[in-house]
Amino acid sequence: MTIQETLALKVKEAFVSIYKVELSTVEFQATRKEFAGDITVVVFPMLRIVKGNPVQIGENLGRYLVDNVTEVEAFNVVKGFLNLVISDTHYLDFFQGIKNNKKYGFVSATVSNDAVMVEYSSPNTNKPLHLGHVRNVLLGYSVAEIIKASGKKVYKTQVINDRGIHICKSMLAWSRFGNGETPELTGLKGDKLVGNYYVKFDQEYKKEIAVLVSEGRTEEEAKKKAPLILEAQDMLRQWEAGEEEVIALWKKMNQWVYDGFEVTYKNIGVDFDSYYYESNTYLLGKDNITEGLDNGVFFKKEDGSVWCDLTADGLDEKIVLRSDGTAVYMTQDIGTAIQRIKDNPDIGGMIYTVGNEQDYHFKVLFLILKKLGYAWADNLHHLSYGMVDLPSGKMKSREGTVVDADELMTEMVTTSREISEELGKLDGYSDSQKEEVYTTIGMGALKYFILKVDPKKRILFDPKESVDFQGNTGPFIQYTYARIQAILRKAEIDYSKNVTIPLHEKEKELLKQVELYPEIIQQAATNQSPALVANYTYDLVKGYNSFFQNVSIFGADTEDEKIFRVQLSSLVGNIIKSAFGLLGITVPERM
RNA sequence: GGGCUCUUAGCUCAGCUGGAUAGAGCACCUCCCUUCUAAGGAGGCGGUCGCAGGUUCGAAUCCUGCAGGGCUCACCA
Repeated sequence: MTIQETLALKVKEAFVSIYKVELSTVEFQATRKEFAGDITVVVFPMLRIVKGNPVQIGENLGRYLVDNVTEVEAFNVVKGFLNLVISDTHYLDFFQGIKNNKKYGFVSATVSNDAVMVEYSSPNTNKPLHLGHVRNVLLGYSVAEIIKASGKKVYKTQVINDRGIHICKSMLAWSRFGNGETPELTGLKGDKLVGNYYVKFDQEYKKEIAVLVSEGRTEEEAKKKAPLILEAQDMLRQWEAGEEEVIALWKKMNQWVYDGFEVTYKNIGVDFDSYYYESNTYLLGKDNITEGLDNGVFFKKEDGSVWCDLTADGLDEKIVLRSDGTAVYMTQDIGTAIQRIKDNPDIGGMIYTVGNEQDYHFKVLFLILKKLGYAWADNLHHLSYGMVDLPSGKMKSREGTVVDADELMTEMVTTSREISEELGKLDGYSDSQKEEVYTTIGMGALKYFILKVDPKKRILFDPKESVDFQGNTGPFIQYTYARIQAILRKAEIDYSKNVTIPLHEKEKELLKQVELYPEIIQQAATNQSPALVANYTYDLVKGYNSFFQNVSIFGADTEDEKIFRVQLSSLVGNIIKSAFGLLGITVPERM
């Protein structure tokens, strides 16, 4: 039981004892620095239950708590705030209970049917991953890790958009304008090679349009009649018909892309438990539509198209099956969701990491699944995030104004290398060891920069200036960790020894922050917010640095003080490592 | 036009279910490296929390309206 839970119980007890009424909740907050005390009970909400002077009520409660709770040493009341001074003994006991627990704050998963599936990335196989994917992948991976830490089983998955007209465009361009280039022959990453041909298609397509327009066609007409687009459409038909040559080309080029993606994922540091390919799932969902028709969830229009009427829920009518009986995007997503539960029956909920331009789509999807009567439909979440904008404006892949994921990562590592070499703290490390540290720092800067921001806000990303190494940044936190490791290397102490010392103000502050960690994980899991973990870690590090500068470790007055301070440093180090692990950020031993 | 969403210091962002004088970093100005890593610490400057109402003991936070930005309203995915 945490100190807050104990206090809440005792405050309620006090209310029964003094005022003979039940109190449903007690509101706490950290005591502001300018007042004496550690934890503050807010008295104002209690005025709804008991009439009276808040100061008087605070005084009564304070006296009761001092008399009945050993941890409460003293109190003072300012306006409606009851400030409680918590004893050193409580913090020392708490510290000794967790100091060597590397999984502090984590809840181990129990066998249950509330596993969560987290989907992220969802790339197309016609172009390389870019900055937008980076935000997506970091968010999804991090949320998956956080939920895992909160005590649930997690399945990480991605849906790969491996079919459709856009895939045919790069396939067509490759066979038409290429000379049989392969990743092996060119040394290009497969996804880059295929992406180049996607761009090539667009260039040639535009030329054809220009020609048609000069011949007097309208722009719109030209777009539909250009030979290349007709050919691409024809290729899609052949693909759907299972035409051997087309399928072989499709398989070959997609494999190039997958190999390229895997390299990028590995460099980012994310992984997946399963893969869903749209070529396998695009026909799913039709049966579910039929069922829904029988149940009256859907209705059929005269032309044979099937719709879901959501006007009663404040939304529109939504098509779920075309008049020719073929599936639309929504149909697929309905089918895929149901399929996933069949594949893993212990799933009790799903999280879709998809950009906020699809807010409406997921609102509708979840509502339809609910209407279809699935119990798990109540636990579907759209982890919606804002676009990543560049100073030059929006990223458009066809116009080449994207920040490529691989290039971005290389650039980050280069920057960290330049800064690190200037500081020259890695003397004695081999070149490969140094490179590893530069990568850790560069990637840490990038990941932290993106994850510390509330997902739903858009990010303006300036590759030149955005990523910093000072202040609220990944490297700043990594730096603190590295410094702690230096202390641990030099300290020769007994980590198991429990010492009792009078706590320094900074030590107490730090322990108060440490106490919050388990709650932060739970909150971050329910809110699906890596930003919460990131900003908590930053606060903890600020607290530690303040301690570090103001409290001497190796020059401590007594051996017990030194032991305690080294142990405390070690614990903070463990929490930094663990919290950064939740963000997918690794931490260096030296930097 | 309808729906959703964002707006907090010059810049980038915190601010949990309403609570004390709205917090950090960057930038700018002062200090602190013969002690554990100065990618650090201590302090200063800087705010009508987009605007206007409302709810109440109390609003950056909740409600309504307005302004500005973004997204979305396809038999595309």
